[in-house]
Amino acid sequence: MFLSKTCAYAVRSLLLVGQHRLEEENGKIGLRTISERLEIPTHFLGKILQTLTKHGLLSSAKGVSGGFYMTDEQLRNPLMTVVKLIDGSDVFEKCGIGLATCSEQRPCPVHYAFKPLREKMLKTFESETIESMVKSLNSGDTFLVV
Amino acid sequence: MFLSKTCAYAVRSLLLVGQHRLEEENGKIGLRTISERLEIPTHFLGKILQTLTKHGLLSSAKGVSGGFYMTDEQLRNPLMTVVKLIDGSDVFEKCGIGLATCSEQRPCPVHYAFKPLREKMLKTFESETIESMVKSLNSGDTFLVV
DNA sequence: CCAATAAAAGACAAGAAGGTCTTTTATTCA
DNA sequence: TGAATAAAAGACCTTCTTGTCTTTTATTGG
Repeated sequence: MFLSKTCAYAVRSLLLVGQHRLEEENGKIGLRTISERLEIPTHFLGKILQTLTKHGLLSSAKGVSGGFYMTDEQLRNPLMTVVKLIDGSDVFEKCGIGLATCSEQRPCPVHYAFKPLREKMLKTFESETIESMVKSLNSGDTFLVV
Repeated sequence: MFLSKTCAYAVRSLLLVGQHRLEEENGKIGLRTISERLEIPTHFLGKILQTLTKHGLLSSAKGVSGGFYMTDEQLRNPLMTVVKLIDGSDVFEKCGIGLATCSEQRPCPVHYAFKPLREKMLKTFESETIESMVKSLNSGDTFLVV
């Protein structure tokens, strides 16, 4: 995968919460439910969702009838935002074979081959949003759970 | 990076050995020299080169005037062979968000967005060979060391 | 207003990746 | 032929990612 396990968990969770929102207005969904539906270790997922919430990609409410939910604005976040938050920007910026000196002026042997790949990746990650993916889920074109 | 640190070390080493071969016919290069020129921890690199040698991507000779070298055939290996050996094929095959059930018939929400990315990656990794990259090094178009 | 609920937070443990050090094996050439 | 050389091999350590468990804090509805 391009993404770490943690990041994949984050994306899947945002998709599930996003999907839940479009189903029932203002409906919140709890940590346990998410972890069970997505088969992700509960407590580990807790931390990930904490991170997402702390950085504004997800909303949460404590206490009775609390849980996680997303605003319209949050639904419009591109995949990029999640990846940069969880995995960082190394995959988009760092030299493909780890050379500190690699640059446009002094490219490494994989530089030019990797460049279009990176650009395509960047474009994809910026154009795909939680919302666009949730729509493909709701239209039955794609699937998140069994 | 798409590649693990270990894999990047492997690629850089193959490039250096390949370059060395084109410079002086049948010239071998020692582990210590490689690790110093590429600034890679010596003993760690030793294991990586062992793996490459054991799987036929690199040749070695023990004893006095021994070292690592590459045959013409080895020079023609594509990047793909190295990546598959060291990192495995997950990046080319596994679902982008880690769904075991994801397939062409039952795609996940990132499936179609990632597909062209993967295909481009595959093509790139298969067409770039050690030899083609060594040539770009020798022509001064790209750089491996400071 | 308090008991139940659910997220936040923190400590800790397992596993994988990356890195170090020492010993063994094979080779050469003086 | 044996001393020097260099890769192979193995034991071990460190760091990072992933995963588990417990305690704390905030909220709400009866």
